[in-house]
Amino acid sequence: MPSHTEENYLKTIYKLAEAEPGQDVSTNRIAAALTTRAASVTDMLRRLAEKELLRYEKYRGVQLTPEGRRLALLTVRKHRLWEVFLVQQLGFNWDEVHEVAEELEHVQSPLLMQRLDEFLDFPTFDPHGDPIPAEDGAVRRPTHRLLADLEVGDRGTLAAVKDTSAPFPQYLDKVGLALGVQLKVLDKVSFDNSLELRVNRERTVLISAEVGRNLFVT
Amino acid sequence: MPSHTEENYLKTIYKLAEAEPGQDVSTNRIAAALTTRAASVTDMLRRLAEKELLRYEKYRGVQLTPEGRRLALLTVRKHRLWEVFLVQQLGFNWDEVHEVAEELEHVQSPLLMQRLDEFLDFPTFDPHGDPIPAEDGAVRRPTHRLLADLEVGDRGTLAAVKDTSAPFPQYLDKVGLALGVQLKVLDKVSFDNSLELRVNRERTVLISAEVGRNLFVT
DNA sequence: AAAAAATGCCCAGCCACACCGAGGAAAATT
DNA sequence: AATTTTCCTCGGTGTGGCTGGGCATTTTTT
Ligand SMILES: [Mn+2]
Ligand SMILES: [Mn+2]
Ligand SMILES: [Mn+2]
Ligand SMILES: [Mn+2]
Repeated sequence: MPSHTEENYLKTIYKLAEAEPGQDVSTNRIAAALTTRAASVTDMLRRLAEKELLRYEKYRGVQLTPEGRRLALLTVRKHRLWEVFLVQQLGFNWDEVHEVAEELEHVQSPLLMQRLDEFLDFPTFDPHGDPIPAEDGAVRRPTHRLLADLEVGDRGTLAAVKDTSAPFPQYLDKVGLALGVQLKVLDKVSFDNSLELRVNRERTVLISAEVGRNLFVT
Repeated sequence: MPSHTEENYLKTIYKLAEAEPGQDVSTNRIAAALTTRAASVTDMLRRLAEKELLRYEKYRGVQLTPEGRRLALLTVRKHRLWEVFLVQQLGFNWDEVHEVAEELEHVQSPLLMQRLDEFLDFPTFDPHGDPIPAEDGAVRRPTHRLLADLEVGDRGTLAAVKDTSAPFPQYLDKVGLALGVQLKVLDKVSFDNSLELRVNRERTVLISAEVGRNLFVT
């Protein structure tokens, strides 16, 4: 059984590797992501390599083994299934669930997750629009595009959010954006790439390029 | 935040104190309940006393402080609420839930437990018939009587089980007993106090005095 | 009251986990 | 080749939890 901390490391490494498939996952990036020091990371990497959960060539970054990848995906799966439960069943807001899921994801019980999955009717995306890995580790690559990449006249449905730290979802609420709304790009201001959007054919919203780079549409 | 182990100790001490209100909770009883050694218990008792979660007079046993009691009851509450969830919502058998609840009880989120409580419609007893402490720590004393204490001719409804370790509930299933069945004592064999019961006015079951001492009826 | 038995404390130590600063080695950049 | 950046190594800290063996205390027996 991996410890909570080990699972958190594996998950973080998986996500960093995923985010930029080319680059190798470096000690400092992991340290930054987990707000700890490089020395602590090196330490943990040695232990995880010892347990064969990753390959660690010094100065060369790190790569999950199949088993390490399996554990990382399992943790992500649990995290996201719990998030769905919290939002759909317990009425949490989508910006309140992360912390709690961060704890629930460490509960060890395959049967529990199987039953929860069934109870939720086998969801494939979490409340933030992120895909829920299947039990066998398969991840449905969402067909999302960055909102910032759309051209004037393009339409789409808001499907996922990149930055899920609390302030951002709150900002979205405030400007009247939520997952599932229909969007059409009315204008793209050339000098700063900010976007003028029609929302649900009703309202108009202006967002910065920065925001556009944190939203996905289908 | 108390650690998992600390919470388990507090819970165990609370239950031992509850079980026999007169006697003091001794080091060895705690050690036995947690399958660890007396020396380890002494160690933990010192630490819990340090944190003011219990009073510890050496050679004199141990007593929870109000704060320690609060934490113990909170843990019991969480444990039992999760058990209700597992059985009622996820379709677990009542003899499968204990292990998982033993982990879930350590998740720290008052909001979560509040929402879960509401979601379950404020249950007051868990699937084993044990009372769920209220948020303020109030415990409804169940009006149960020991099945073994009934007289010939008495009737009741099976309401709770004392020994919830796996084999016992499985035995109950096998002989056709479950929480909620109607019972009538047909006969009480005087030489070994075994009981002949009518179940739901249909079947007849013979149980030992030992079993009778592990079942509660209302 | 004394002796014997049971109980429980104390000590010293062990191990796992997680973290860190400082300094020097390696790699990337110029 | 020199400089800057990255990151590994080393030694060390603190916490949490567990243990065996010896001794102290309490309880029971006589
Ligand atoms: Mn976590
Ligand atoms: Mn999420
Ligand atoms: Mn527990
Ligand atoms: Mn129970």
